[in-house]
Amino acid sequence: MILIARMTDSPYLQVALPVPLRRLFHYSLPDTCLTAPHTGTRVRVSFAGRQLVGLVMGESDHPGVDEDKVKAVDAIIDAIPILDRELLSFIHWAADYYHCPLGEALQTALPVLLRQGEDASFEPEESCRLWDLTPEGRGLPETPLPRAPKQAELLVYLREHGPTSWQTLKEQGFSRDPLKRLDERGLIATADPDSLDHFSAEPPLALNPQQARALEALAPGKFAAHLLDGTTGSGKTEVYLQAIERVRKVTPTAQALVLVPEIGLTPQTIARFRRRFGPKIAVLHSGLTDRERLNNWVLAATGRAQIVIGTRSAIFTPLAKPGLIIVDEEHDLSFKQQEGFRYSARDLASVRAQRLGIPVILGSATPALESLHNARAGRYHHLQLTQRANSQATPQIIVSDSHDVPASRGVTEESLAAIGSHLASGNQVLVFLNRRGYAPTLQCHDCGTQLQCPHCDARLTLHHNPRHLHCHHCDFQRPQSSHCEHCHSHRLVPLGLGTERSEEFLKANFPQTPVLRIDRDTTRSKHALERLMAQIHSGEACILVGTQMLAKGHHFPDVTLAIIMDVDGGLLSADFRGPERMGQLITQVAGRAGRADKAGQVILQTRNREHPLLQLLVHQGYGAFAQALLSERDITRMPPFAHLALVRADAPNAEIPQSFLKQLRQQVEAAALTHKVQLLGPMPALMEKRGQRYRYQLQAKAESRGALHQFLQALVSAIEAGRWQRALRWSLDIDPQDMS
DNA sequence: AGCACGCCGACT
DNA sequence: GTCGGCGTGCTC
Repeated sequence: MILIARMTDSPYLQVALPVPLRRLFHYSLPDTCLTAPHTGTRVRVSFAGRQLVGLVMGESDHPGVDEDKVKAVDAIIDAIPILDRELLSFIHWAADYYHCPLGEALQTALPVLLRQGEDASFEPEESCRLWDLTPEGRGLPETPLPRAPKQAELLVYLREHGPTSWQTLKEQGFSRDPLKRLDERGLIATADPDSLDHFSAEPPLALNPQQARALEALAPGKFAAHLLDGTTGSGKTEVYLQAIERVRKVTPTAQALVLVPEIGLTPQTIARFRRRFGPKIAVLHSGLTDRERLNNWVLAATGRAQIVIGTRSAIFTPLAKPGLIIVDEEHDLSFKQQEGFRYSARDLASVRAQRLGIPVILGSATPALESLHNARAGRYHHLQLTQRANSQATPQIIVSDSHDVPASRGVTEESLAAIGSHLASGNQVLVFLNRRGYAPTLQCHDCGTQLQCPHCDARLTLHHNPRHLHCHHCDFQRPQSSHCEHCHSHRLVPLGLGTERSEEFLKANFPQTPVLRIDRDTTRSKHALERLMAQIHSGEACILVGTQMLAKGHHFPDVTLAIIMDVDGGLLSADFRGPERMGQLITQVAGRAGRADKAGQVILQTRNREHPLLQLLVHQGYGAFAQALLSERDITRMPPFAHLALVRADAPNAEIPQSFLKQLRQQVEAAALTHKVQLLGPMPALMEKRGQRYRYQLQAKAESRGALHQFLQALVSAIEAGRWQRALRWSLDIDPQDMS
């Protein structure tokens, strides 16, 4: 055997580790190792007395620290890098943009099992043969096999989750029996994903001229950002599907990455993609087990998945042959991670597409102001779909004055009458109220004291079923007391209105009609939401009372009346994005009311019926409303006309974050001046005390993104150089979406 | 972040 | 005499 010299003459590896430290660490190669592992390879190393899994980021000649401090790598995990150069440098870019330590960013980007050092098995192991639907199984209706519920459940699971191992199915509570039956009936089979090639694809729908024009604008193989601005029901999904087909026609191996909001990844969505594209789809959402997630990740990385559908973190999926990125409901808040690595998957989608030289489509019926601004500035192609596909009439919007409506009932006379008449015609009614529980608080009739959460600056919400008091901010719970803590009076009255109370009132008024409440409390148990949805889809007349959950994702074909109970909360919110969010909500809810044969109605309950923004939205629609908000943002120099960053700090007492931010501001004042950055604060967060901690923030605003970025670099160095108390927690939020 | 090292109070 | 509280300092 011939000994070859080490291929590299750089003796040190630079390794990124999952620690909140903004630097790489140097390790030497073990003597047994001839060639240095490539960038993107995982290694096992000892670090501060423990074993960590790190990622090789490069080589270097000098360790930058005392050579005797440098340890050798304990083991090289991967034979082949698990992240290719494109993805690695993209994550690097993102970590840099969001000022997040690289090690942490990499950690959020990788599936859990890979973080833990598990084998990145690029071949599905024999032990986990994958079960999947056969073409016959796929051809079954949405609710299959009514006589065999267990088998039906299994079929639906496979439809949603894709090829799954028996191991996982067992974990999900399925037993051997229904699996065997389905196998015998030829509805499912074990298979290697590659062999499931031919199936009968559902044919594409005919496009209307607007859809066709939108599709024409898409040029495969080069970067361009498209804002697909289409009313609910205008057929955005069909454009997505045909856009994918168009890209794959040019490059048959091309993959599409489809990002959807957290609740958008419904069985219906996945089923639709599967019907059109067959089994070669990888799905990545929070409902998967770690093993399923890794399997789907591998399918994407190896190119065996033609389409990858996932929520926020799927933007970091490796793609063998990327061809197109789609972000559905791009305005949705869930694309922004709210802790740790605070990235926006929507914004990163454009960045990744640009780096890859492929098109990106951002779709929404209510685009974010940022996106509309980009479209107006010519950075995005603005593709508009205004025709509803099935020539369904646009719903009628009615503003109803609620200023003298007692909280115990919540709905106005006008709303009540409308509910009655829509139910009488056998239709369904949706009542939207973004507050769960019975009432937002319990108040003493005699002294006016309201029950406060002991840990937060918030009132305790009264719940009736089960009866208790609950803080929705820190999860504190206690039994309902019978008397006032302050004056011991026994006259405690619920104040305000939540979904439970609304449900009670509506049940009392419409005793013949089922009232279904849909909020986090009624959908907590495993299949509760599915059961409720099944009842709704039976089409029987009923009233749906619920929170946010009702407004997103699900489609309710039999709802002809939607009532939004409290429009004012959003319209007059302290967060500058409040009106934008409310406009989006109203438009989205309105889009779900009405059917082909009957125009829907939407009632907006407000105490400010003359509010100019509300009038604008009602009479001229979301486009004009958004335009007005944009002019307002322009005048006040707020996003998207300026760029924001928020330094948040919290600690068990108010002085620590306050003095930290005050000192920090002093330290960076000069840098702010040179970079033309405006500082605001320190100021208390909208809810100053939350979960036993006092929260403060410092806002930085700049007209130029680049200048803000440079300033923040100086700010982060100042924080890192300082010696702050351990009790202090701080974080930096770039392009914050939620100012609280 | 997590884990060592270090220096003061109540237990066998 | 020791076990263990958590303050502070460092991690290739």
